[in-house]
Amino acid sequence: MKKKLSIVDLAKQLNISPTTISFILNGKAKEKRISDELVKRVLKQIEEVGYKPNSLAQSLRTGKTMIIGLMVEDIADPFFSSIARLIEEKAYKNGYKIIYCSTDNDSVKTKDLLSMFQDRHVDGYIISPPEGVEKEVNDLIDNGTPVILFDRYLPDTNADYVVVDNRTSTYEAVLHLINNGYKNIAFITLDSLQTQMQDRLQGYESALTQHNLPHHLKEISFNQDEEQIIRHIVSFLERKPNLDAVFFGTNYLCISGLKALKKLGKKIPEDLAVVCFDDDVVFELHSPSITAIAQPIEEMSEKLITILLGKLNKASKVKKIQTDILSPELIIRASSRRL
Amino acid sequence: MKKKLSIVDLAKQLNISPTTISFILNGKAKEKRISDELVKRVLKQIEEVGYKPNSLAQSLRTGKTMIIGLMVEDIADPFFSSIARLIEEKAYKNGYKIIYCSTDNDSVKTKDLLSMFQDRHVDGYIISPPEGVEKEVNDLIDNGTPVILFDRYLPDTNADYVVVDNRTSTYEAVLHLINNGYKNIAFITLDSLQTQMQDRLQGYESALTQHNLPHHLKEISFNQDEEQIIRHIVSFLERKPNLDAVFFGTNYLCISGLKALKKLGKKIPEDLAVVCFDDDVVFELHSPSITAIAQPIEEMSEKLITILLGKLNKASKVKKIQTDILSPELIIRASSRRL
DNA sequence: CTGAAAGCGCTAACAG
DNA sequence: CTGTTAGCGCTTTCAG
Repeated sequence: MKKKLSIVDLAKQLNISPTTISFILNGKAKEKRISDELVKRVLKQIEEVGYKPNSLAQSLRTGKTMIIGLMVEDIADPFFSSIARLIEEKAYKNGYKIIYCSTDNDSVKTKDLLSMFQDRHVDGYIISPPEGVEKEVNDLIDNGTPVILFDRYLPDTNADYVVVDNRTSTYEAVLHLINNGYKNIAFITLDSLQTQMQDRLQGYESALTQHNLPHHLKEISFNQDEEQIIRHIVSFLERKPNLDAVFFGTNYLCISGLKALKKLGKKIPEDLAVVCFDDDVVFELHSPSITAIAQPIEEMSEKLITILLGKLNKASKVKKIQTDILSPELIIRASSRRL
Repeated sequence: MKKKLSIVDLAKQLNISPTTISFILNGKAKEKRISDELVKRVLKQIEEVGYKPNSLAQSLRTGKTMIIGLMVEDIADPFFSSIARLIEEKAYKNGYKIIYCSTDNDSVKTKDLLSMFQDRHVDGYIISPPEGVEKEVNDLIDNGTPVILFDRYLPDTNADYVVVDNRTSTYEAVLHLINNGYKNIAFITLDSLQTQMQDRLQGYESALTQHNLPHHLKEISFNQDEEQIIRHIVSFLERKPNLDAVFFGTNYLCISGLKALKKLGKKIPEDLAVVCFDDDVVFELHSPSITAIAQPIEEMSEKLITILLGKLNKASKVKKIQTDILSPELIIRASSRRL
């Protein structure tokens, strides 16, 4: 276990002061008018002995950790893990590391996690927040820590956010069903007040209302295992034999829904058309393939990291909330075509 | 931006020394025989003013960061993101946080990432390693940092590992095909020397050899986008019209394979039976459902974190390498049944 | 141009 | 039982 050498060791080797090395390392060589020759000598020695500054000491001193806290609903969900992948890439490219966690949409757990991240002096946050953490998020922001929300946002908060236009995209997907002659369209969604779910619900309702069609809403509560969800969907579909289409509010509801339909022996789209919010390879490969609203994941991550890095670099006192509302794409597949 | 208070501030408030507080906080109250009354008073004050020790300073002082580095091939892959989810849960429960990254199976990138993680003084590592980082891993271990490998291991390394029995499980899956009357079984795999892929290949080959059946091997190189992979698979299948079954070495190869089969208009299992290593909801929902070898993800994560925490707690000089070889489960579905 | 020295907040040996 | 003190390794002001 060889001892890591410090800036002092290095200074001794070179017979100069640690200060000078620090200046050189922090790009202040010019500013402090350190001779090119010395700079070269120092750099060479650093290379040779493989000196690496201790980032913990740096962080303690400067208050910056170069770590971003990424809090998602569930890192195992393909939507979130894809985002995590892209964010990671861009963050590392800029010298930032990522600490992640899954919130389970649980506000108590999330508060706990937020506090742990704060302990670690995370420089900035990217969060898909549950409801109920408004105060904590605002405290963070008041404290000068950048927080960017995504997927959903917290209205009573000063945090920037990047989301998609849930309302319009849902509206258009339902319109697509209506245009294909479907008249009894169900919406199976989460029993959630989060903005994205509320917006999807509104999109659904306004499309139906506009066309004088009946509403068929099924709200499923979040904390259930898949078996239970399937059972709820089965029972709902059995109670509503006149349905001819169903719109699922999230990808995993749709997956459970497809299992439910399989169980019931329903043919898609003959018995029931299917559309889903969020795309996934499952829907592409399914027979028949499932129409889905695909979120622009790449663009979303790009915006997230750009906004965050922007805030991180400038000690920008720009108080204006940045919001980005992206447009998802409706990918029409076999499950929603009238035969 | 309110100033966070330090242990010294707290000491002043209470008119005692920081040492005493430190002792109390680190569970040495009894050992140092500090009066219960004082302890209570200190704890109360801490609660009241919301004092939190600065973990950066703690880390700088103690050398422990309570951070685990998780390096996977690709955090967006469902296998790895599920593992990440479970590891996260268990780690947080034990006070550890997780920094993650995706290696892309790129040894250069991985070395870089390892070095960044070292900079941050990560306490221990969980890695699904690419080939070519043996030296770095051994250095870490020699340095006293616990490293646990999973999914695959590095033979020339002293790292512990948790893997599944790839050879036997593949052997048995191929046997299952043979017992169902399939005679021309292809193996579509990665052009990789990683242990798990080599073991799967061996399992395939020994089953065929034992039954005097012809080998049909297609190795696909790692760094390609999905389109290319599909094209390679299509061309392979076209060149081999006599195949009656195909075994895919990884989940995403199988997904690409299913797309290829769709393109070719092949019926499963009538034209071609399909079996895949790694399970996924896609395979369960596919029509027909796809037979797959499911890895015990829960058990795997449990072992990983248990071994790591064990090493982290004891300054155990136990030099013996711990290895865990778990048994995956063959889930027989419609895609491999002879009609 | 370069160096001395003061911390960042915490821990732990040592001394009462 | 409790306090003093010396760092952990780095940055940065201030003085040459």
